[in-house]
Amino acid sequence: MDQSALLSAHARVRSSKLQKGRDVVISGSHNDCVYLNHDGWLARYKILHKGSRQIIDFILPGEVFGLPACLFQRALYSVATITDATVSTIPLDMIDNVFEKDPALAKTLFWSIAHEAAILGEHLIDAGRRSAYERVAHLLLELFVRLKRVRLTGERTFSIPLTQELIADALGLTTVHVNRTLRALRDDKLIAMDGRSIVIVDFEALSLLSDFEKSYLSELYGDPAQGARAKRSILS
Amino acid sequence: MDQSALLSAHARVRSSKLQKGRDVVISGSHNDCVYLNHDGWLARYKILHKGSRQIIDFILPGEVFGLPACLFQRALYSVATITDATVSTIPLDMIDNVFEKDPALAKTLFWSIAHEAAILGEHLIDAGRRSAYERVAHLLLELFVRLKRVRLTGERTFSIPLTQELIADALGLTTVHVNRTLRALRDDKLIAMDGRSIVIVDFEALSLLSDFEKSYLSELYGDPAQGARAKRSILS
DNA sequence: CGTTCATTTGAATCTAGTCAATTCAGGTGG
DNA sequence: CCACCTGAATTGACTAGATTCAAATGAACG
Repeated sequence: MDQSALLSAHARVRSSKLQKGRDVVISGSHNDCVYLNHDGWLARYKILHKGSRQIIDFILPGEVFGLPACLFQRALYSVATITDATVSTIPLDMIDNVFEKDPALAKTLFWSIAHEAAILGEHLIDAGRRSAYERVAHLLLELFVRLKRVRLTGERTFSIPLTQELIADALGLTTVHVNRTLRALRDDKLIAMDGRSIVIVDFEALSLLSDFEKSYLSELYGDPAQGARAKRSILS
Repeated sequence: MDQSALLSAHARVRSSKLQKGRDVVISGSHNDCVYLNHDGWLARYKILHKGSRQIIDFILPGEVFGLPACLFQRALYSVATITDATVSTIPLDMIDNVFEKDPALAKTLFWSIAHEAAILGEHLIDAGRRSAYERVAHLLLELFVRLKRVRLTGERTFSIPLTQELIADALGLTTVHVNRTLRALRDDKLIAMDGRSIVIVDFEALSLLSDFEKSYLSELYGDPAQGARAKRSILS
């Protein structure tokens, strides 16, 4: 996401610190702000009538959220903090006028949704056509690559603040089965774990078995963030 | 979708008739056109290495497709016709410039993706947290409502050109199980079927059991198509 | 009328869920 | 410093929903 377009274009930005476990967007209520998550983790989710929860996606440090909620009269999903987080709030009234008045902002919002839709598509494949083993592998790789882009990983290691219950709700599994699956991945020497830090032991094998292709996480055409990344990698 | 913005803004529109079973967008290759589907059904899908297929969504008459594919260097998913279809092709070079040069078109494209992301989210919940019975119910209601908006249904009846295999691939099930599930829905007097035409016998019950809320299919804020629908309903 | 593709049904199997108990880690208060 | 509490992780035994395999029926088409 091109954060500069968001932040600079609008003076009325508020920043605030949030504790973990707080709802930021509430499903069913109206929402007219987008948010920039600086340093925490959040989850976008929905609860069904029988009580089960589906997590639509995780929102990592540096990512924008709350946009889809702005587009509907009532937000379809809730967004809650998983960890403490500092979040900037950007009022976005009259979204309908953004296209005429602020093309740069419009472009940023556009790529933000496009990016999100791509991730959703892959999550749908997770739940629809991958086994538990494949799903967990795929999720770990996705998180690893997304975190790597914002320099929050080691070479092969990273740490996630997710409970097995959160992973289960993101993948359409149960806690118990996620636990067993993680154990299987460890036994097979594809990953290693120590508490909540994870080592990708065999990236190649994990990619193959879970049909992971990171192109859906990047390769966006004309994405302003692309340029930023390109520049960065030239410099470093 | 606001088709007029798409069609009028660009002179170089080609219309063509396609037979069923043809790929229009091919996963992995570059794509720089958006398409307007006039009268057929299409499916956006991906094949995994083990051979299984996940259908991401169906593209109904009047809907736009191929946009997400434009945004990536290589299309993430393929799109194929399920029935014969007439399709308009709209070249979309320099998508990066659209925001400055053609705000109306940009707005249309934006709502198109937003709409699609909302549907994807609901499909994710289908596959992740609904039973087979709930999934099939939910899909039928979704298709019914989407078709109703373009006046392609009766009061409670509609017809779909989908094989049970296509339904299975969209919902993350097997053909056999879709068959049994449809039977169960009939036995429970929630739907009726005659060949490929379907009667929604008990809309209310189906909605409740599958957590169907049609708001994700409409209620878009500032969606140009909203205005069009409103106008239409005033006239009729 | 035979071919092909889709639907339907039965039987056996398996993946993932359910239920329940135990262990573990972090945080609290005495 | 230790007993206690709580939430998360683990593990086992059993169940159930969905898949797999296989075969029969039906419908559309040349």
